Amino acid sequence: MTNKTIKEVSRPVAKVAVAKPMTAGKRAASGKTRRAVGSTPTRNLHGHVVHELGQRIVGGELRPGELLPREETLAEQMEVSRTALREAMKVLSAKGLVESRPKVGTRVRDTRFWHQLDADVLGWRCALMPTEDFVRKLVEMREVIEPAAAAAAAVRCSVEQLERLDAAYAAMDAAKDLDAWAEADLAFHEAVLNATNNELMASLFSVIETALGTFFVLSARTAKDFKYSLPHHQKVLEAIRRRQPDAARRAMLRMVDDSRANMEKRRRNAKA
Amino acid sequence: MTNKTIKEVSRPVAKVAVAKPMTAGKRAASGKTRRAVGSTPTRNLHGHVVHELGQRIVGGELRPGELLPREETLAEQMEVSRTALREAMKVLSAKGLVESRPKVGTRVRDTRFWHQLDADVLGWRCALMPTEDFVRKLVEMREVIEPAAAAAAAVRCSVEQLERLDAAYAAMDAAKDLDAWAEADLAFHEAVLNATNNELMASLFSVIETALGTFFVLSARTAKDFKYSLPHHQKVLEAIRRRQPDAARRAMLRMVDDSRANMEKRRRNAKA
DNA sequence: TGCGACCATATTGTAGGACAATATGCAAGC
DNA sequence: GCTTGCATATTGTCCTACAATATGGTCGCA
Repeated sequence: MTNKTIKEVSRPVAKVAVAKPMTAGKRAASGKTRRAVGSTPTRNLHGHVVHELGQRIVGGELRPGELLPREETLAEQMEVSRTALREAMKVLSAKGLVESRPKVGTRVRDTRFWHQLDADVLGWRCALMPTEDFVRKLVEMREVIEPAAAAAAAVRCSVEQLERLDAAYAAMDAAKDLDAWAEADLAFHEAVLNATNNELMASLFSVIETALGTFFVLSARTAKDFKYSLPHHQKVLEAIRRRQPDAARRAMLRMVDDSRANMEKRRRNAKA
Repeated sequence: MTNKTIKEVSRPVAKVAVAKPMTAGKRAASGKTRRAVGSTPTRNLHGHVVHELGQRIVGGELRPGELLPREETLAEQMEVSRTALREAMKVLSAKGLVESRPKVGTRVRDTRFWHQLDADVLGWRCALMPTEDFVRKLVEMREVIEPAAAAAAAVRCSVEQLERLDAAYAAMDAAKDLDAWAEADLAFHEAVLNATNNELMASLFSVIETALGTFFVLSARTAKDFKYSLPHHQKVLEAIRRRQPDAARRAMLRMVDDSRANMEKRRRNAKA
């Protein structure tokens, strides 16, 4: 049978290369090394399929309401077995992106059903260049979440959690390049969320992470003064240490607003 | 030791025949009619497995770090094929609850990796009686999210969105029993989140829904004055209509705080 | 002619068996 | 004692077959 030969040859190829037969030559493995918190490591085959289809859906190539090809042909196009495809579909379904029903097929769900806070979904939205509108929404989330988290942390954080905050701050202070600073910055904001002792709050880190990551990307060119927000962080840290929730809230709000203003200025410059 | 419990609880119905594995037709109608936003309808077989295992993990029966039986035996215990079990595993994995690796097996992940904002995970946490601590966290989330959402809605909501708010309020006003009121109440709070025009904010409805649902359960016995918070809702609605973000924020905060106080009082009464 | 019931059919859902890939832990060799 | 390599257990992937299900058209009936 031709099936056999096809299978034997195509298997190793599909893993490494991007030689998709008919699908638009989408770059699957974009150079992104940074991984979001709960994101799929894309090590497995079906992980790749999840990534590929998820990105196409969130990216708008596959529109809500659209009916996907049936599993058999879609599996052929992706060069995986129907089994692997179905496992990927279950994941996408769990993220609210698609809905499968017997006889009718699998269709892309309306955006209001998408799990927008899912780390993968957030990541896919930033796959290319995030839209101005999306950045605005991310910042709005930060303005809501982080000041409240800082206040809660000031009230309830433990000694260990304060130590982690200290460590993150020290790492930011000691950072020699943008990469090191970005890592420490993320750790700091994660530590604040964790210090609330509310795991629901902490789960919003996926949003913060995406927002900060976007900010780093947008501000990559002016990397010389990347430490400009260190004083803001210090104020937050000190307020938490002194158990002053209101001061912590205000300091954090100033930090977020400052970062937003900075980004907007930068965007205007880029346009001009 | 866990093996035994896994087997006995699972799918009591499907024990009938060995030759006809497909006896899982009914058993879908568990008293719950209301379904959470993105929750799995549990119509499929693997949906059942997801529900079953997810509940056991979140419920603490299967502890973080614990190694699950290998797929083949687990599939036997659940009386499904390995295929179906694996599809369920992929979903649980997407929710951050488990992690599978070749040769080592599938183990329950630490709680910090769980997607706590996932509608299913939230639901499973409330499967029995939610702990006092969990209720506290839910209320804290409401205090952070809803006032901010109300303020944003006052700034940006469209005419259609305001109409939906009006409709929800009217339905609350007209509600004759607790069920009707609960439904309208949910619709109101969802409308507020949608009126922010920020889908990230709107995705937090799963949390609000869980919090309100818990509140309804806890306050079921004093159902006579279930409309006591109508004036609060009216104030929020009017503030949004008049485009007064600060007033909307304050009104919403009062509503949440009032509902918390109410619940705490009730809890004290129940204890005494 | 209008309408409801029924059946053909296309698609997903489930099962089961086979083999490949992978990481662990032990054993052998230096 | 340390490293290296192999045996092995478990997940990962593929394949095939069939059952369940919902759609849409067709047939029967009033």
